Parts: sequence; structure tokens; C-alpha cells
Amino acid sequence: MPLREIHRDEISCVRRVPLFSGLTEDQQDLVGALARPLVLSAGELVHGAGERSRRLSVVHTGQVKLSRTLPSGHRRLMRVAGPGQTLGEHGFLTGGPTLEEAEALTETRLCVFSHDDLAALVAEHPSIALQMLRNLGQRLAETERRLAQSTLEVDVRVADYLLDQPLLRETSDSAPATASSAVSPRLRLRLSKKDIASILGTTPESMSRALARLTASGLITVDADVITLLDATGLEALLAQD
Amino acid sequence: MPLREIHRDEISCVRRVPLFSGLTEDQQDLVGALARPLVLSAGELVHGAGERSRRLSVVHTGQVKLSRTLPSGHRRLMRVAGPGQTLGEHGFLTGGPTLEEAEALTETRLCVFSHDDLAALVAEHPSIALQMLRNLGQRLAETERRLAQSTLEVDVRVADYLLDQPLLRETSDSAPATASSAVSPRLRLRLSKKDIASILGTTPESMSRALARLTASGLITVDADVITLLDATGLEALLAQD
DNA sequence: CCGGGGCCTTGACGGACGTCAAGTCCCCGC
DNA sequence: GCGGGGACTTGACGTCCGTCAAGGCCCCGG
Repeated sequence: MPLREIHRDEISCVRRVPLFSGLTEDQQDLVGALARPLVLSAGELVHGAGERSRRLSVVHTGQVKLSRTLPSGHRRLMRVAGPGQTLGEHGFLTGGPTLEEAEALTETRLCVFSHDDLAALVAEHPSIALQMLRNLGQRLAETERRLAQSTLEVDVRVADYLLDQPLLRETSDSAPATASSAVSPRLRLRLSKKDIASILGTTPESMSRALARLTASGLITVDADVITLLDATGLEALLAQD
Repeated sequence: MPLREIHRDEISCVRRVPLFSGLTEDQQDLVGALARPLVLSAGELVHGAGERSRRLSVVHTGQVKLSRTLPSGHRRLMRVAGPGQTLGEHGFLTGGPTLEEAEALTETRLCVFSHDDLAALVAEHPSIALQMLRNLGQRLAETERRLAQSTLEVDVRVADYLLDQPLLRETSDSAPATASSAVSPRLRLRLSKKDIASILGTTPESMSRALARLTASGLITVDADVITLLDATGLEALLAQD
């Protein structure tokens, strides 16, 4: 079927996305027919800040960096949207200009919906609005959490960030010597330390020093972008201590 | 009509609220029948943090202080919900426990909806979900803006806060001497400086010094809770500088 | 093979701001 | 009227962290 072939990307994109998870497969296929694919290479912009972009995008593969620029000219990274996540809902909801610049961090495939198409979809399928609500509510809670934490010292914010990261699957190349030997959880930073520093509201220098202090305290070890959590409970204790 | 009399509060509450503005008056009256009134005096809690509150509230009159408590025990004021604004949507959307403590700042009248009733309403009237979406989107944008600003110096955050406040209607008791004499805009702080400091992520002491510096720079004058903006463009320039 | 640029780290320095403390003012209850 | 407590301000002090600078490392292109 040529039509389905042409829209292969869009359909698989729609099927994998929470936003449309309340629909039947047939409905999802119809939605997919409205999506336009967009492929960006690393560094290209989905849209700049302050633009009037008339579209909402769903990330299919890759990652998109969302950053705000203050009147002073300073930029701050707000979040990174990965597969299944959406960007541009503020413009969709308000019709106003974009608040954030959106830049592909890696080669990225997007499914793009025009505001008009999306409005029609939402009107026809209320479950889409509900999913969008859950999504925005989640992001609001997360953003409020970061705001509440913003006055804590850098070490604590870094520790919290590390604890939030997904752990690496441990492929123990050495045979498990004893059944009870606990391996320290490890994780890989998916952003440059410079970008993480921006997310945390600090500088690369302070971030580097914070990691050095956590290492000196025996809480972690750092090997380039791989972090070993030697003492996860110790890291959590940082959050609680005054 | 006794029934309408009994539900007077709920109905007038529903009619004034953006959340239900997409409904006809008849529909709003039906919605009002589901609302339960709740009157709190200053200092009483709508709900504590971490509770499982099964209800979403709309502020009718008064103000409600929403604050988060960090694991360290520090509290931070996140926002103040005034008439027409809602609280408790996170619990409604996720079913999880409350993230914020909600405390009546003044004597406050609320309209309370159970999650079940509200879910039924949303299912029947998609416009409610859309309004909630717009509302959450607005709050998300605002919270992101504050997060991005959180690293700026206190003077700038204070200046930005002042510029965001609604101005007082100038009741010039003295006759307007000349038609061209421009009066400086004035505003009344609707929260204690302590609370404003918490919102801005700083301390009462630093807040007090920031106001003193802005005064010394000739940008404002402070008379208890009334602030006169002597040089609004000078205040805006603070945001852009550096 | 060499040169440049970006990322990261470390050091030195200074300033902004949080903390502690004291003092004033005001309000409210006894 | 008097005492207590909370809001606010001001001062003194210490420190966290942002800035500037230098240097190492790696990658890539000439």
C-alpha cells in the first residue's frame, strides 16, 4: 500500500506517542495522515525564540534542546525533549509567539502538526486534550520542583540531578563472583556538562567543582560522562540536610 | 426559589470562573449544583502537603497561599491563587498526593469539586478541559520564566516583581494642576514582604535591602506597602542590563 | 603534522547574599 | 497599660559561587 508506505514515519510516530495513546489504531492512522515529517540535523532549529510558529511537534527520534533567552541576553536551557515528547504547545494554546528556542541536539525526526489540524483533532478526540493536560501538569509540577530547589547549593542540585537520571544496565563482563556482591549503580550523562550546568542554573566551573566535591566525599566517581553512584543514600541525604 | 437560594454561592462562583466560561448559563447552573462551598478563615488549610485530597477547588473570594516544603524543611511560596483561579489540578490529573500546602491567606470562600464529579463534567463538556489546558499552559510559562530568572540578582527580581503588579487607580485628591503633569504609577503590595521574598527565592533581609537600593537609585519610593514607581523605564532597564 | 576551537578542569579573586543579631514599630490580648 | 510576638529594617560577618584566566585534552580540518 503506497499510502501507508509514504506515511510510515508519521504513523509509527503517532503510535508511539502518549499524546495519542487514547486512540484506536485506526484513529491513530488517520491522525498520522495529518502529520508532516521533519528531519533536522544536529544544531538546526525547529524554531527560534519569539517566532510565530504555527505548529506543534512530536519528537520521533533524537532530542531537542529548549532554551530561553533573558532580556539580558543570558541563555538558559529549560528542558530536553526526547522521543514521544512534544514541543510548541504554548503557541498552540495561546496563539502567541514562541517563548523558547528549539534546537536539535542530535539528528532528529519530528512529526509536525499545524495548529488548525490539531485543533480539529482535539475537538474530535477529547482524549487528546486529556493527555495533553496530564503532560502539561507533569511538566508544571517538575518545573515548580526545580524552582523550589533553585536556591539550594550547587552540590545538592547536582546530586538531585544525578539521582534523577536513568541507570545503565549493568552488563557485568566479569562473572558474578558472589550472589550478594552489590554493584554500584552507574549512569551516563546524556548532555554535556555545560548544558547540565545551564539546566541547573549554574556555570560549568561550579558544576565541575561540585562533581569534584562529591567525588572527594566518596559519594560518586566520575569517568568522563559515566558516573558511578558509590553511595546513593548519601546523595539523598544531601537533599534533606539543611 | 429555595434551591437557587441555597446554591447562590456556588452558582455565582461558577459563573465568574474562566474554567467554566465556555458553558452556557444553564450548563453553568448545573455545574454549580455539583459544587460544594467551603469557607475558611485566615490561616486555615485547604489541604496540607502530601495529603490525598480528592478535590479540586476554585477560589471564589479571598486568596490561597500555595507553598512547597523541601526535604530539608525549607518552605517556599509558589503562588497565590485569587478569585477565579483553581488549585488541586495536579491531584486531579495524576491521582497522586498533593505537592503543595494550601493555606487561606485571608477569609476565603471556595467552590469544591470532587474528582469524580469533575471527571464527569470534563467528559461531558470538552471546553472545560480546553480551559484547564490554557490555564495550565499559562502557569507553566510563568513558572518557567521565574525559573529562568532565578539566577539574576535580587534587585532585578524585585524590580520585575514590582513591574508585574497591578497599579493603583490614581484618585488625585489634589486638583490636576496642569494637564501634562505626569503622576508616577503606584501600587500596593498584596502580600507581606516576607512572603514576596519567599516567592522570589530570597530572604526578607535581602528583599529589604533591595528595596532600599532601588529607593537610593531614585527608581522607587516605599511607604509601607505602597510603592511608587518613579522611573518605570529605569526598572525595566535593570532587567536588560548585563 | 600542525593549528584552532570547544569542552572541561583548576586556581585566584571578589562580590552578592544568606545568616545571625539587635533594635524599632505595631498590633493584640490580658 | 503592659507584655509578647510578628513584621520589618539595619548592621556585621562569612561563604558560596560567578567571573576571569590559564592550561590540558580531544577532535577535526588544512
